Amino acid sequence: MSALPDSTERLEDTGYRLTAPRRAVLDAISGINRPFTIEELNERLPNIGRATVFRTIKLLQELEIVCRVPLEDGGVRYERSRSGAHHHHLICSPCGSVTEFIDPALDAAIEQNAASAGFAIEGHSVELYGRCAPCQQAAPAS
Amino acid sequence: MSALPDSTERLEDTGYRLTAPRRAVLDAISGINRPFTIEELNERLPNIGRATVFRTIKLLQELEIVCRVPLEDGGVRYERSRSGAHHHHLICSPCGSVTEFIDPALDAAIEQNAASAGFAIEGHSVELYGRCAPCQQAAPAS
DNA sequence: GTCAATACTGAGACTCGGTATCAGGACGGC
DNA sequence: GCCGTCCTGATACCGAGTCTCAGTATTGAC
Repeated sequence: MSALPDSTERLEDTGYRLTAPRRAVLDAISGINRPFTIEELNERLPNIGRATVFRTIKLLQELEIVCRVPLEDGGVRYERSRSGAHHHHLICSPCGSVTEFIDPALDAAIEQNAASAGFAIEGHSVELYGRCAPCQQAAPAS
Repeated sequence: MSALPDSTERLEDTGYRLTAPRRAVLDAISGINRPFTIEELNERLPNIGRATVFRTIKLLQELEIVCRVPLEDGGVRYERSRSGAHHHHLICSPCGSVTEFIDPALDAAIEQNAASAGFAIEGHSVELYGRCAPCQQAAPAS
């Protein structure tokens, strides 16, 4: 898979230029099938400046092409957003895999909590940490 | 309010020494009624080493006396934990205030999502961002 | 086609939050 | 009082991310 066709469109449609470095970052992202750090991306793209990689990822986050995944230990990974829209994460501590999920009931419960506190909600983040099914099979009891 | 009596007990009960620097950090925390950064704490405690402040806050996090509050922009604040137990946060972007809340229904919804994905959940974090009631009154429409 | 305005880039310095190291000091048990 | 352990402060270090700035690419106008 190369450079996510609709991502490149989304870039141009929003008035940003589709430059060679940006295309290279998109290509690299589409070639990684797990959450990555900026440093990993940098290693894969030795000809592109670190600042440019950071800038591009920030841009892709705004366009919801990439999403930021906060880890339990305070670290951060990034991931190509599959659903695009608002979603939550299941983060596996042993293997680092990230699964997106959407749950309107969960969102409703969140809205309701905010409302009953008189809080005008503008955004929220929900991250679940634990072990994915394959990791549980690999090491059943902890 | 000085040095949170039950906090000092909790420290000693778990085998940690209640030293002068630790007491000073606890005192400082009890004197701040809003989320704080380590740097703020450092300014209030010029006689205590930066590393010691970090170490003490880390310790207090483990004892659930203090909790880490991740902000929307990726920054971090710390806050004296009121409920002690597991809870979530309502974080006001304009004023920075943090309100804790507990909602078993929300936790249940989270558990259920994890279960249906075959995910063994070990922890989760839920942060709501928006504007608290006083901030809404101060600037009604955004 | 070329020109000017603007967007983008890369290098590198810098900031900020946090950790590691290490020598010295304070406790606590005996 | 002595010894082992825990704790401390100074300082160096680290990783993630931002800022700056001069140079380059792209685009739109003519």
